[in-house]
Amino acid sequence: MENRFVEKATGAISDKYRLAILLELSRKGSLTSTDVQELTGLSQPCVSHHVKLLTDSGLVDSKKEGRNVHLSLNKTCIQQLSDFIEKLT
Amino acid sequence: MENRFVEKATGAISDKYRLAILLELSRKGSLTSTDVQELTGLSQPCVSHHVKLLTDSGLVDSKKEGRNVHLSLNKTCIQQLSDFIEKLT
DNA sequence: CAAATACATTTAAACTTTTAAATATTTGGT
DNA sequence: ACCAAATATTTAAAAGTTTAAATGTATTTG
Repeated sequence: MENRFVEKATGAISDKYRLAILLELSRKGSLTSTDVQELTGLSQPCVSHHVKLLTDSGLVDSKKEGRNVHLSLNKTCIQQLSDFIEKLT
Repeated sequence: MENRFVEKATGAISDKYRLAILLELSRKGSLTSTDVQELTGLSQPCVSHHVKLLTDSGLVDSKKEGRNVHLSLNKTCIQQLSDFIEKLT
């Protein structure tokens, strides 16, 4: 397990908007960037920036379909992070 | 589970020095602030600041004994964070 | 009680992150 | 081909974080 992954992934979670996105993805399974804009009330470029942090961290996958981006959780990656943290104990 | 806890705890982890402290605490069980200074090579005030972030987040406990501070992992808290992340999947 | 040790606080500079406005790109519908 | 919709990029300002120097506060030891 790479420390750099853990730093990026925890950094991606540690923001109220990004945490809200992760929780909503967990509830709904998938979201578009427009959904995220409605969810957070942030400007479109700002949403684009937060989404990029989430996808760059590996926690979120994005798939472009037509002009929409479909976001979903990368469950493997989330499980890896959870396991890493649990193993600290 | 409070989102604010998750934000603070993940924020506390998402730094190379603080992650190194957590890993060393995991290996060794406990450390003093002086140990952390040796581990990281950071200045004493800077160590004091990072240790404060870790203890404020709840992930690390500190107990003052004489003039030393003994740091240790709060395993309950770490387990709670791990569980929260796992439940996203 | 004086000196030394361990740690905390204050301050200020350097750096990073967050945000939105402006603009660009890509795709879909007419 | 044109227009609208969805998203990305660039830029710049505001806010937050990280760092160390200087200083402060307990606590132990001689």
